[in-house]
Amino acid sequence: MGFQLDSIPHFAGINAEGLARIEKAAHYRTYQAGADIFFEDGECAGFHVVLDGLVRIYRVSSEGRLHTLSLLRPYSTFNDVAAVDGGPNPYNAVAVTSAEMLQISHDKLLELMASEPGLLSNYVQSLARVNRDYIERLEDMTFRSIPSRLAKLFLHESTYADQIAETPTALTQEEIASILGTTREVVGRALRGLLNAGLLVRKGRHVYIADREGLEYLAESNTMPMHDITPGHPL
Amino acid sequence: MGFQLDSIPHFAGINAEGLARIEKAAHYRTYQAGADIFFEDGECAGFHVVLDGLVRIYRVSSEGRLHTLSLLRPYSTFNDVAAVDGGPNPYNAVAVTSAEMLQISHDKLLELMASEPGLLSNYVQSLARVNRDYIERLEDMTFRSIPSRLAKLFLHESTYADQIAETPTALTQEEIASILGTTREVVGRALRGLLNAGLLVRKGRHVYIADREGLEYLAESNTMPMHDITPGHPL
DNA sequence: TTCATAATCCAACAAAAGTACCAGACTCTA
DNA sequence: TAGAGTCTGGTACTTTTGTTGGATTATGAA
Repeated sequence: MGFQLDSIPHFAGINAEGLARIEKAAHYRTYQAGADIFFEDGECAGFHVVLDGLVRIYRVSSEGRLHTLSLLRPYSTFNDVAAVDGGPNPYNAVAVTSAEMLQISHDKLLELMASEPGLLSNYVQSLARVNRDYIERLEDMTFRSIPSRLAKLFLHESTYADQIAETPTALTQEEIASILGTTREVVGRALRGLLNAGLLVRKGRHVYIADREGLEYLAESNTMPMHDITPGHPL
Repeated sequence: MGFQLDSIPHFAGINAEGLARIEKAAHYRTYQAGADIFFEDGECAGFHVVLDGLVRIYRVSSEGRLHTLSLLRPYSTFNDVAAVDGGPNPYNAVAVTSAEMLQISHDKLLELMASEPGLLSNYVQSLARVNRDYIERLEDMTFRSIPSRLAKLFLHESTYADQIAETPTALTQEEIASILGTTREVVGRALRGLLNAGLLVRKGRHVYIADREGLEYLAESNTMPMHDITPGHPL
């Protein structure tokens, strides 16, 4: 195995013996690009660790719109919740690129937890962290306009797409839309707005941050920063 | 103490000795109606259990709009997340009515968890449950229109306001608005819409469900059910 | 009862987001 | 290098939500 199990927060501080048990309980799985890993409401798929590749966690609305909850790269974990309570998976997971995974079933996970108290308390901390993220996301959806969410995405990709692989500039508008929970056209509009306001600049095919403070203001307040038009500026 | 500690899921299955330790670690607190319990971003306020009264968990937008995450009555718990990771509180809490609380500090909670593995595993299950709820709420905010969210509120108060005290009909429009993450006027409009569509009926001051299936359809699909206008109906 | 406060109703307007559509530009493969 | 497919830019339109303001109706305390 080309990586250290205990580099994953869930398994931190666990002794060699425990790690060996974990490794024995885990299944190694590979997925082709585009392959489904599991479906929402499907039977509990257990605990997953991304070893290689990119994984999309998402849900789909009744109208067919796709909401990307996160894009995960190594060594993120997912489906912690179902893995621990044994209930149906709370979301869909798909391999965006070809990917390798470690998977531990609900039953084995409970066994491991019973014998490894360290694992249990790591798990609590991890769930708490995920929980905070969801509260944050929830407030973003309730309170923030789309330009504001977009600004936030540029400022810290991580909040929206934890452990994201590419920089935001490399994401397609479609991809951004599915992260922000809206449609491509709206993202395009918002993007133009930020460019016009001088918060972003386009260089060739890519977009860069031009005014970090302006973006922060927008992300905070939901309103475009007033451009103090440096009065009497030469040129 | 006029109630059983182990009627709280977190403390279920813990022996008398453990319960005694928990009771000793807990502080008993009372709040007047309207009194703040703790603030978001404030120093970790620890684990809370509602013993009596009604508690509002909420966040406030930069524009001052209020989002009620939940309304809790006995014997709900809150601030589980901060209590376990010791970080800042993720939301505000206020006593809606006069209320009694049990509170356990972060440090004491960790001590208890170390000595009571049962508590630790209960805690994991509880966090997982809360997590599922947040994912659900997140999708409601991303995908559902306000009439649809309103329909869902009428169908199962519990999803929106877990352990809510009153029936939805007893909530004011202002209160509903803060639960759905919108404004009072919009709720009023949506309410009228549901009345006109015959999904709800008004009897005196209160509103009742008239067409549960219609509400379910609306909650699912985001579109008003077509009223099959019973053709040639006498009268 | 009477007053003050809270809750509601309703209409008109403004702003934001969703939808539809089409034309270019780029990218990859055949 | 031709063509298919994807991505982007942009317009026009619809719907939904947010906002404002004024009038009406409870509710509860004095």
